Amino acid sequence: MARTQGSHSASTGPKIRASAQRLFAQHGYAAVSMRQIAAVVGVQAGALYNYIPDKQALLFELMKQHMDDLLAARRAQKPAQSALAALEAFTRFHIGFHLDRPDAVFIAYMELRNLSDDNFVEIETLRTRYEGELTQILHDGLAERVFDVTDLKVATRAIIAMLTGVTTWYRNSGALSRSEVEDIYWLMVRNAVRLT
Amino acid sequence: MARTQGSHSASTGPKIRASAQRLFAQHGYAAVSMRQIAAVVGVQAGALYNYIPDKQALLFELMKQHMDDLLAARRAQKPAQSALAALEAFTRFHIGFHLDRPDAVFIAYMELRNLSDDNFVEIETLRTRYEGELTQILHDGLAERVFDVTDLKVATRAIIAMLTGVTTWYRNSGALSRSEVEDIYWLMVRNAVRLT
DNA sequence: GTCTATAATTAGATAGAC
DNA sequence: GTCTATCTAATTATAGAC
Repeated sequence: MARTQGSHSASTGPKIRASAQRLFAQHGYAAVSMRQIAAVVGVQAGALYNYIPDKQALLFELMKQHMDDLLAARRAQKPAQSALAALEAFTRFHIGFHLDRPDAVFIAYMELRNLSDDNFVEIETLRTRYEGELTQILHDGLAERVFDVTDLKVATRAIIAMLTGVTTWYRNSGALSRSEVEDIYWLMVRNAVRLT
Repeated sequence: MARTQGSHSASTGPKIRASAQRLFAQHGYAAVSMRQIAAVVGVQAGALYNYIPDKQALLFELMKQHMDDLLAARRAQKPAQSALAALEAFTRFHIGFHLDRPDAVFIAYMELRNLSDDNFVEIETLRTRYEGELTQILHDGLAERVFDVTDLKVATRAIIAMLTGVTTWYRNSGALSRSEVEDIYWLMVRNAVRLT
């Protein structure tokens, strides 16, 4: 089972993505060099190009994977029995998923402008699809006459912005547990849209 | 009133800040070069250094000015007669102020990590001071028994994230007028925190 | 105050040895 | 698959002429 000296192909690929994700989130895509990534991985810069065609593809791959994970995790949830239950499930899911992946979330929101045109369209399509999940819930709640929402799209964006904002301040080491945070946000979301 | 050839000192300084603000918002601080800024201003790159010591100072100046403007505009508002009225005034003020300055807002939220440590502390202090304005309103509303808020700080951040999110999608050319947008957000904010 | 020219460094990406 | 070496281009910032 001798291994070629300096060859670590099984681990290098994932390491590149993990290191790039960390560095992009910390310093920003444009501010991170291929040499920096290589240094964290533990290889020379040239070796990166055995795994990725260029820097742009690396960014796209990270964002694509994140959006695919998000949509897959959302689909894995069991259907709710009412619009109110669905909204609660969505709220708790969104907070939990995003708090689990602070780096990926940061990149997904901050580096959209650094995607090539084609890549941007693809990511934006996935993002819109995810937004649609919440819009559908609000739509159902209107039909059930349990929600009071002036504009479905605006409400969707307002709620998602509010929930995603949790990633900018929440720390696991802080005073609040995750479920406490979920409870607080859920109360606000519920009241924000519920028919009174 | 002869003017030195190639000298435009009265206009170059403001032009540099305006051009940098536009470019930083579009492409990101790290992705924009001094030559790009100079090209938009209409001078050579070296001329920029008559006005700013370095690129970092340019970013800081833009963010500092934005935060100073924000706090000054907020202070210029007349006091409200109740916590509910104060919350409505804050909501409409925040939306209007941010929609007026999409580039400055984008930079203020996206480029925090590109500030030097000292500069970051200074901007963060101003941001926290602004947040405190909303926290105070929520605090007063609790005392008046018109608000129901589990955690003042979390509610503050949730509301600000929701409101600031308007800048990511609102366009003047869109279907909704500004006051319609303000109305929609105000309804959601009010319901989110009001005692029921 | 702006220009041209340049110093010093760094960038993304590739070629070829092993 | 990784390394060393390198190409080409771009970067921030400065020096000195005008």
